[in-house]
Order: sequence, then C-alpha cells, then structure tokens
Amino acid sequence: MAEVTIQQVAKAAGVSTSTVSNLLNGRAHRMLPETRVRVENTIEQLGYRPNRAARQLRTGRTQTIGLVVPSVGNPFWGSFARQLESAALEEGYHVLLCNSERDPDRERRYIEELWSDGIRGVVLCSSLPSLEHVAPVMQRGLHLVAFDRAAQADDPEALVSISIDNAVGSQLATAHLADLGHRRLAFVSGALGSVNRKDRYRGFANALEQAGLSVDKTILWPGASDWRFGDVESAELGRRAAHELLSSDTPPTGIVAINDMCALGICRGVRDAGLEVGTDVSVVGFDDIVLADLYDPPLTTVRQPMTEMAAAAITELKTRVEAGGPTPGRSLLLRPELVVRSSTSAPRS
Amino acid sequence: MAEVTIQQVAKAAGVSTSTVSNLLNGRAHRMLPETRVRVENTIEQLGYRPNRAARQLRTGRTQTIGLVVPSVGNPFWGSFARQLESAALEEGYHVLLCNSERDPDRERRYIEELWSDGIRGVVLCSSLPSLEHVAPVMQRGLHLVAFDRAAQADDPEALVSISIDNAVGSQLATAHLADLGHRRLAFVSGALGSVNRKDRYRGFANALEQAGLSVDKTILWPGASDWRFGDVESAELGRRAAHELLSSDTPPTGIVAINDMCALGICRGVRDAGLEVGTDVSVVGFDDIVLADLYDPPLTTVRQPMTEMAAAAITELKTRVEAGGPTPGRSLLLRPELVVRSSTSAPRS
DNA sequence: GTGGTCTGGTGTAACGATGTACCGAAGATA
DNA sequence: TATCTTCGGTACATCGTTACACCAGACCAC
Repeated sequence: MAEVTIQQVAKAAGVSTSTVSNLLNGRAHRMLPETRVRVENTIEQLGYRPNRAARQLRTGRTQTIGLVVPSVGNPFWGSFARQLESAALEEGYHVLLCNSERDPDRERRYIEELWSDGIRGVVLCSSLPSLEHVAPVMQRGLHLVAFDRAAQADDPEALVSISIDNAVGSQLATAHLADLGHRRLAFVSGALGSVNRKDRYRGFANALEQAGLSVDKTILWPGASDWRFGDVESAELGRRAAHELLSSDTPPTGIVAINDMCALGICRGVRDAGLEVGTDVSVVGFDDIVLADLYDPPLTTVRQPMTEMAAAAITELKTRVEAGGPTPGRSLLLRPELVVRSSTSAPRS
Repeated sequence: MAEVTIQQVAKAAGVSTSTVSNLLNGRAHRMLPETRVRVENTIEQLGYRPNRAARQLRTGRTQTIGLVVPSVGNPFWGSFARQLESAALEEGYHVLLCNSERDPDRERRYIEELWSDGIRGVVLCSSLPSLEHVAPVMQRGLHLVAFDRAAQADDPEALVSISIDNAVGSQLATAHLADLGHRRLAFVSGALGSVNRKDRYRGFANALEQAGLSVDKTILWPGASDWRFGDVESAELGRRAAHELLSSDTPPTGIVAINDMCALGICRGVRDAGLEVGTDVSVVGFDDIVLADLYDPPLTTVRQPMTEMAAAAITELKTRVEAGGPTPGRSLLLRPELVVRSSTSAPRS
C-alpha cells in the first residue's frame, strides 16, 4: 500500500536523495556512469514512481493541462478532445476534462478551479464573444489557448488563439454552391453569439456578394435568450429551419449550415418535406465530424485540420507554461479545406 | 503571481493556521462564532483557495478521478464522458481523461500513471475480456469501476462493474425483428473480443432460439489480428458486412448490429446495394448515440440509461475511495430499453 | 606550497496544508 | 480549596520532492 519514495531508492542505491533527484531531473552528467546505472537499476527494481503532488508542491509546476469544451458529447468536441489528449500525452501532459455546457459562469468557475489546482495551461473552447471574464486569471499567470475562435482586438494580451479561418471556410462552402449554379442560398445558424459564428456568416455573405447574389434568404434562428445549444438542439434547429425555408414561395436550392450537426438536422428536415438531399436541395456542413462521411448522403463539408490544431495547442501551451513568465499572445489561423461529397450537386434546372 | 497561503490568511485574521485549517475541514464548532466569521471574511477578501497539491501530499487524497475510454472521439464514449464529468462535478470531483485507443498496453500504462498521480479512483471502459492486467494496481489500493462490461468470474475481487445487461439488450432487439415477422436474421460484429460483444451475441442467439430460428446467417467479421476498431472502422466494418450479406442467395431481411456506429455503416451498405433501410432491410443498432435519432431513417436501437449509470459510477467510486480500505466489489446490471424508430418494420412479403 | 578549477557528490530548507497533541483559562463539582 | 471538564485555540512534525549551497578530494599551473 505504501508507495516507494525517493528516500528508499536513495538508501537502497547507497546514494543521497539529491543524486536520485538529479538523475530524475536531467542532471545525470553530474555522476559517474556506474552510479547512474546503479540508481537506475534500483528505481527499476523498486518500481519507484515520483509522487506528483510532492513534485508539484515543490516546483509549482504540473504536468496537467485543462481542457474546457462546451460538451464532449458533441462529436466535434469529442474528436478534438481525443486529439488533444493524444498530443498532450506525447509531451508528457495529462488532460483534465471540463464541460462548460455553454454556461459562461460555469466556464469561469472551471478556469478558476483549474488555476487553484495548480494548472497553469488551459485550452479553452469558449462560445462567448468576449473573453474578458478570464482576463483576471490570465493576469495571475494562467496560460490560455483559445481554440476554434479567431483572435479579437479586445482579447487579453497573452491569449493564444488557434482556429481555422472561419470566414474563408464558409466562403469556400458558399462559393462551391454558387459554382454549381445555385442562385437561392440560405445560411442556417442559431443566434450569431460567438465570434466563430459571426465569422462564418461573414464568409457566407462575402461569397454571395462575389457571386453577385443577395442575402435575403438568410435564416438566422431568432435565438430566444433561454435557448440552449446542446448536442441535439443544434440538429433540431437545423430541422426546424429547413421546414421553414422549404415552405416559402421561393425555397433555396442550396443551404449552408453553421456546423455538421445542424446540417444533419437540415437534411432530416429536407426529407420531412418530401425532398431529397443532394439533388433537390444541396446542403453543406462545417467541421467534418466522423458522421459526415457516414451519413446518407455523405455530407459535403468544411474540414478543420484537427490533428494539426491539437498539436499546435499543446506546443503553444507547453512552451509558454515552461517558460513561466508572461509571453505575448499570438494567433494561428489555419486554412480549412472543402470536402466535397454527395450532399451537394447542381440544382435541378 | 504568488498565491495566497493559509498562513497569510491566518496572520491577516489574527489566528493560527490550525484554526483556519479547522474551519476549512468541517471543524468550525471548535471556535467562537465571531472567530469563525472573521476568518471566513479574511478568506473571502484575500481570495484564498487551498493548494491542492499540498493538501494531497499531506492527506494522500485527491479530488480527481480517472476516466479511461477507448476514444472520446466515439460519440458513445464522448456522451458518457460528458455525463460522468457532470456527475463527478456534483460530488466535487474532477476527471482526468485518458484514451486507450483500445491498446491493452496503453490502458495499463494509463492506470499505473493515474495511480502514481495519487488518483485512487478510476472508471475503466475496457474492451478487454480479462482485467487481470489491472489486478496488481487494485491490490495496491486502486478503486476501479468497470463500465459497460458485465462482471466476470475471474475479475479482481474489489472490482465494481456497471453495465446494462447486454444479452437482454440484444435479445430485445432481435425479438423485435422476429416479432415483426423477420425470419432471416443476421448479427454483425467484429471479432467477439470483449465480454460486451460476447454477451450481445448470446442475446441474439437466445432470441433466435426462442423464435425457433437458426443462427446460420450470423456474420462475424473474421477480425484480422491487426484490425483496429476505431471510431470509423466500426462503421466501415458494418458496410462491408452488409455488402457481403446482401449478395448472398438468401439475404437476411433483418440485421442486428453490435453498436450504432456499426449499424450506420450497415445502413450505408444497404443503400450501396440499391435497397432501402426500414423497408427492404430492417436494421437495429445498440447504444442510442445522438445520431441514431438524427439519421435517416431514424435508427431503432437499444438505449443504455447513461445518466443513471454515470451517476452510479461516481457514487460507487466516491464511497469506496473515501472509505479508504478494501471493499468487496459488486456489480450493477441495468436494464436496457428498446427504442423503436423507423429503421425497422415488417419484412416485404 | 599556494591558489584555482573540476568532478562527483551530499545536507537541508523549503513548498502549503493537515491534524494530533497540547495548553491556559473559565466554570463546574465536591 | 482542590480537582476535573470543557472550551477555544495554538505549536509543530509531517507528507515526498527539489535544487541551492556547500564540500572533499583530485588535478593542474605557476
């Protein structure tokens, strides 16, 4: 039951704790090769593993980072969480999981709790437009990477943003529909609360303009203040939007969704209306979740380079946390990629 | 940058650290009400938060539990992770996330690492038939809850199992098809490596027997040794299985899938063959992931009472960890529920 | 022989919280 | 008056690790 301590190792190897500690902390050159081997063997034999709490107490450093997502139940975040944890493990870090449920207050409480747990690096996937609620903790020294949210002018200085260029993404999606010959396009989203959503809408509008089209068919869900975007709600929203759109006099032939879950809901709504996705109505999603390719028809969507982004998040966090002091923030804006599958095609003439 | 310590609080409040500690640890009755208020105010004003590492070092207890899942990228596990984290938070626990990627060795390494992190409670979602690889750590005092895997005779004594009755679940699914009039049924799975899968197959076979049918149409993927079950692979397997099944002389009219991802793949395969799901071929899944209801057609599937199971996992872990000593294991076998949607109907006559 | 540098170590004071053992004063008991 | 309790509170050793400060001996140069 009692764990092996560094003292026991030291005694068994006939050296001081300092020597064991030195070996453990990359100062092996300070001892004779034979001493080193002896200590290494002892560690192995006794099955010694350093106590993290003691180490953390002493050094003030943890090998744990925090991850705050709206909900890992959402396939997009689940997938990201997996990639991030993988990348973290490569660097010897563990990941503490927090689901904010899109509750700003809960988000803030999580961050503060993580801080008082001694965690100095957090990946925050916030849906809030402003990040000022975390500024105080950042000033105290918390290193924060905002994921899936482009940098904003009023962001805290030290903030690192990692995101795709959302405007470019939806511009790609929209242009794809326009190129196929669609002239009546709609954009389905909830309220444009997050930076992310605003950017995607902007891309949509830009593409329309470039194609010489008007924006009048845009559907933005009114977004009642008590409307919670859960995993399912987002799809339900898409479904309802589809119903509404398709019952108009001049229904759109192409629909750009704020994300894949929403797109899936739209597809369902299209079928409800007795129409076929990919032929009668083209739908394009965003995120390329696992199920986009699995769906029927396979969904045309905008892919985020997740693996790369997860790795970047860890790298940024690691270097900053290990440097210790305040480091100026910066932002990484990656290029999304349009994945054309079968949910889009030229409109019926 | 420097955090407020208990000493600073004590000094500012004009008491000893013991008094502050007493207040913090439920021994408030040992002081005058006015002292108590004074200390409470000081804590508030200084924004004091106890250092977890120090506390853990001293007491040997953590407020963190470990969660080991095959991959949170899989919607089923993502959803479970979310529920578990929620339940944990209610009880004041944090969750450390680990993706085993179905690698036994990785699974073992995670468990050991969690142990040496001072974590004494872990929820393990293992796909391995035997859990003997974790027995040594359990003997050292790790409390383990095995999720989604019924108890086995040779399990470590202290193990707690929380699972639905998988045999009953697939029996429900299979009987549903039989009741609808299907006579040629198939069961699609990868290799029956896990307890879980074996149980589900058993339920399928039982139901067939009860309905007076034979099992000859069972498809069990050969399961090459290097076949990795990832999030997507499982669907791909379903698709291939559907191709194979439907190209036979006497194709099945009803298919029971090992899980929803697999079922989705099967649906895709059915369509590849020019048939329609729900009319030509009935498909029933397992797990009721978010997308089952969203799919087209909405998938008939077997639901696991996740929220309840997550809460039970936390409760078990909490009581055991806080009791400290070894506690005899036990197992919880919940009843699954068949959710009938549109992917199943009577066979074409 | 004196001073300087290098090598291969060791001694020990922290890090911040906990909780047992103790303590003085006031009140109760006898 | 002497003894026992209770109350309100404090002193301090301890958890396991780290890393700064130090040290003895070998070697070298002048």
